[in-house]
Amino acid sequence: MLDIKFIRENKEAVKQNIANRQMSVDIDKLLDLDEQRRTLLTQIETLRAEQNKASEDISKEKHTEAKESKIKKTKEVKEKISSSEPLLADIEKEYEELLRQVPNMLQPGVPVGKNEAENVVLREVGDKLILDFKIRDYMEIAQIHDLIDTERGAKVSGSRFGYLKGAAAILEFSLFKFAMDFLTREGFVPVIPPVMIKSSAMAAMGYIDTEDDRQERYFFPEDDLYLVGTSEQSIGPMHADEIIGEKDLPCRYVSFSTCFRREAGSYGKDTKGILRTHQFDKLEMFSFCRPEDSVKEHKFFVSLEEKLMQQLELPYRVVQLCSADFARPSSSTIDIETWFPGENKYRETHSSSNCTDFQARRLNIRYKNKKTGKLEFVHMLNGTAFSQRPILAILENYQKKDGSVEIPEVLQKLCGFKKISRA
RNA sequence: GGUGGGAUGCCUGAGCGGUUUAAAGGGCCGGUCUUGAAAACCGGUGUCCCGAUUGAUCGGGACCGUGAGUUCGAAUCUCACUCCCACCGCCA
Repeated sequence: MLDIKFIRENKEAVKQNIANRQMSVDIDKLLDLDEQRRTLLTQIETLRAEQNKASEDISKEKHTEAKESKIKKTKEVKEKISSSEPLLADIEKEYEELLRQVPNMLQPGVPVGKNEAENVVLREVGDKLILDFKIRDYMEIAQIHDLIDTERGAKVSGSRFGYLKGAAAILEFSLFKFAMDFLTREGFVPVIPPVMIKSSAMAAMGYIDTEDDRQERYFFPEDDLYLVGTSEQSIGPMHADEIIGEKDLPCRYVSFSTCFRREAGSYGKDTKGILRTHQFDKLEMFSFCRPEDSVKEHKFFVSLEEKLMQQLELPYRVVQLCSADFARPSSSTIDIETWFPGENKYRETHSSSNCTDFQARRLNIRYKNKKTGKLEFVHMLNGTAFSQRPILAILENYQKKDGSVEIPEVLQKLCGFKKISRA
């Protein structure tokens, strides 16, 4: 959520920002509602001041008759207040609904574009394998070693579910353990969070503000609980309504969770395999930091992601997403796409966003600025350490002519084997 | 799931219709004293919203778990909900 004062003072910039993000929110209407709201609020508060004074006066009045007449008069003021209140409530409801839909301001330097085709590749790192045999995709390799079972996944749970088995299951634990250790050394606090969160928490994180948002989430109405799409949604609200000490910033977490997504808008996309499923595991980095540090922190996150990728020796490229291609809470998002030789394509495996104070404002997470002595909202960032997708990338990039798969060196010890080959 | 108790400021804790601008103690910050520290003493100690001057200011409103209600007036009374604690039941 943006600060309404900011919107009032930067009307044109906010409008341009919405246009750049290929969204539509009626800012003129929002400001009109804001105006109405403030006028009415002032009226009601003036009446309430009058009422408070009158009540005090009544408490001092000794004569019964005089008291009665004063009470009668005060009743009239009360009526006036209670007739205006529902109107204010209506205006506020509409106002808030609209305000919530305004996306975060873009960070300077974010390329303006109409769709993902206008994303900007910042750099490519690592050598793509040159293989002298017919390259298999990860599903073909999985079939050889019985690593992924989507047929039974469909039987038990429906489409876009799968079983990760055997060496692939071991590989997942090893991958996460490897990244967890690496990030713990960097000062991240390891967390295993709840994967079900209250609707208030989900709303504050900015992921159910529009109908499209809500369609993407799994929701249990009887319990008023949402399944998280990423543990970011569970870690952010952890410090809601708290004041974090400036000395404790940046406050960094590395969090493991299963993620649940309905994939509502992706019918027909990646239907084969488990690149896009309703349920997957992910290790996520999260940071609460001082506003002046968030740009630096964002770069730090990307640098950590790259270090992890380089240790796995997977070829990848770093992509700065253009204005139209990332979520409302983010001010800038940088993805890492890993090379999948079986598809002859880069595929998104990591995503890192600087959400500035957009989520902190609604979650009410602040810190005391020593210099100004004032309470200010923290900035919040999230980024992928690893998800399950890199496992698939390992299968494709480390495949051998005979169909076996070498294990990246850094994972060999953790896995307990160096190669996946036919038993 | 059942029964009982509870939720008040940074913390402990009093208040159970109008001298509450929320007692008292502790903590914290500032000051006096001191070579320095401690002790003692004095003063201060929230957040959010609206408006005016827009400087560190002033006026008004809201906030005692959350939401409704009763009343001229609610921390205080009524109802619902949430959470916490204890015991019982069940359980990885």
